[in-house]
Amino acid sequence: MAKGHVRLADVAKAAGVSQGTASNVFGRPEVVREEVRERVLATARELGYAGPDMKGRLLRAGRVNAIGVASVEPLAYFFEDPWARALMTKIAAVCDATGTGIALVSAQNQQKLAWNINSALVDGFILLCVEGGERLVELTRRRQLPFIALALGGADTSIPVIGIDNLAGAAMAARHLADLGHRRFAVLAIDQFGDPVGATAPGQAARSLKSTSRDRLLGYRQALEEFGIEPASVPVHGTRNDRSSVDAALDALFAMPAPPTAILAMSDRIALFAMQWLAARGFKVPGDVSVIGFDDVPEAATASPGLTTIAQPLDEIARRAVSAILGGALPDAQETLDVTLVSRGSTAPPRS
Amino acid sequence: MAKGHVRLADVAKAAGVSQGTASNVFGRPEVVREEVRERVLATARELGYAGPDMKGRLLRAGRVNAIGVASVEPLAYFFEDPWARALMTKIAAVCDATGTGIALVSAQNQQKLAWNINSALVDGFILLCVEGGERLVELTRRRQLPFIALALGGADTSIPVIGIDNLAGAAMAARHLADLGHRRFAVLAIDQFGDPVGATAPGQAARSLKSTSRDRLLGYRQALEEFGIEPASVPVHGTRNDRSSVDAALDALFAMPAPPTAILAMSDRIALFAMQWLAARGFKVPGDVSVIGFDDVPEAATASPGLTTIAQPLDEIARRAVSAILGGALPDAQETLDVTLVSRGSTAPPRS
DNA sequence: TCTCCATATTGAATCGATTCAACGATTGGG
DNA sequence: CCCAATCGTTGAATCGATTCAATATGGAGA
Repeated sequence: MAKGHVRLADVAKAAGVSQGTASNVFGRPEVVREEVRERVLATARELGYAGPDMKGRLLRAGRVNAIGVASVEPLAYFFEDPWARALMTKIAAVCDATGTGIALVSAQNQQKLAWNINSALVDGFILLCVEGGERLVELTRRRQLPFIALALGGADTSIPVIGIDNLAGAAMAARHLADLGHRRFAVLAIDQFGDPVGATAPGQAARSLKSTSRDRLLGYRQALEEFGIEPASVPVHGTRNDRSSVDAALDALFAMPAPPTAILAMSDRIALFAMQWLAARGFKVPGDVSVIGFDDVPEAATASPGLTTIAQPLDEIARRAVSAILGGALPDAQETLDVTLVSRGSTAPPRS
Repeated sequence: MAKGHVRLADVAKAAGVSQGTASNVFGRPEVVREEVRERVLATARELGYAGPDMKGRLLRAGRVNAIGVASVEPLAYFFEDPWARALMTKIAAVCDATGTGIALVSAQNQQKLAWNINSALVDGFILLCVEGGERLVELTRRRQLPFIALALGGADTSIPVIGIDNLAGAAMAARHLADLGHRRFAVLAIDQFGDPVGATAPGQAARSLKSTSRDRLLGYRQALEEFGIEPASVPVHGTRNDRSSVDAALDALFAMPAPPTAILAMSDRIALFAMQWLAARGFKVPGDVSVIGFDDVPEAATASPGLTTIAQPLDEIARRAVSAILGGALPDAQETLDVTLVSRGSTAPPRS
């Protein structure tokens, strides 16, 4: 007690019972006689015992009851990026329901990342935005805890992944617009990892580092070809998923002689920036230009007009990811979930 | 090793060194001879040892290197509410810099809350939105870890709190509008905890449960009185900080014979909803109606027009809160930080 | 050759709890 | 009145690492 810190053993001794009994008083009250229980609790209160310390308990139990969500982006990413937020909201809901804690893991530099991954007190990891983050996967694997990657499209099939069918989703988006009658398209791509921002040569884009981007682009092209539209005739502009690069892309696009009537954006974030750019320039959406996004983040529904987009089954993704970690039942291979088209106000037939 | 789990002790035995040395190989490599170090590392690799397990390490070390952020709201709150997000972003940045982890703590019901608070593996807690959450404070205090409450205005001075000067901030907001020439005001209040939503009698509002709301209201009134405006003449509408209740309040306000020319919103969220309502009804902001918010969330800057608001020093709040927990140097009493007026496009002199 | 010192390694204690086989006390039945 | 079953309690082992006083080793200086 001189330690300033009261341990279970102190309480046990003071109450004149064994440590085992004291432990039972807190962990399995029903097994100890009421009289003794009362006495121990009274002693505990008297001594100012704060209850069993998790550090000891967990060492014994082996499980922490928390999952780590890791990303190569800075920690703030979890609270700023719409997709990450939407996903975290769902994950949070699942965790809430199962009484599981969430620990956020990230780092500014590679060295700290390693340390943070290794020192996180969790039962497993969910990895976000893992493209180009081979190192994150590698570090996590070394930790030898269950983990599952989200939105990874890498070739390494030894990594458990829950992904979505980017190709089919993108095709769905393009087909939707082509069905409406559009023939002049432009693609606003996501390219975060060093690919040149700006107009991209057809061949180059297909070699994009990020398989998410690549698949979506392939999907767009595949669907457009069904309508006889040459891939080479569809300009693809890389963006950094931020306002300035989207603005730059649109500046270039609408300086062309025959600007597009339909914009295929690889993320809702890009699509929303694009809609703002268009509104500021006096273009009507969907009257002059139709815009379709990807992800279906909450903002897509509240924007005006509402953004037509491809919805990811975030609920399902979150549920599967969390239960995979908690249940230890990692999917054998890569799981791919289906996406759906959500039609809102941002798409319509082109001005005839 | 039959356990399927390799421990440090196993590695030590296999490498033919003492456990102490093996521990040093990982924790303080410089202290062990290179030759031995190599051998131990090789053995570790061979056995598939994943590195020192945090559970053991932390038991010994006593500190977890993570802080818990707790709230009575559901977990999703951290990712949805603009103020919470803005704050979390700052906290995340501070934690990033110091290599500290973040654990989110919340719960659907009181019972789970207790369990989650008690079982969170953290060195201390930051409590969010603690008004009305006496139970959260009580639970946290029982845990006997350092904690600090944010945005609490309760009377209990034994609770360490970092707060802001709501009264001065509100006064600043009202004075700003009055200086511009406005004389017809309305207040959109935050009242989440059971206070009647809708028009509020003057006396009743002052008795609001939430001291944040109360102080802001007091501040508004105090400043307006300096300009000879009767508190009783300023309608106060409670809202639930969501769109529908804000819409309802505005419906009522603008059905009055002489609607306000200036709106004092107790949060940016409310203010932004109000601006959307006004835009939808054809009112020009700031031409017809001026709007001022409170908090200065990121959205305030990107809205159009930009929202004039009272900025909380979130950086400072986050920095102090985190270092208070980590350094164990809790402020003696309640700390109150100053706020500043950020003038953007949503306020202007009234139409003459 | 012997002493002294610096450096590397060992072994045991420790952190704070849980668990479980074994033991002691009651109670009911025969 | 004895035996068995029941229930509560004990004591020691365990979880996986870190730490530190004590010891072993090797080299330099006298």
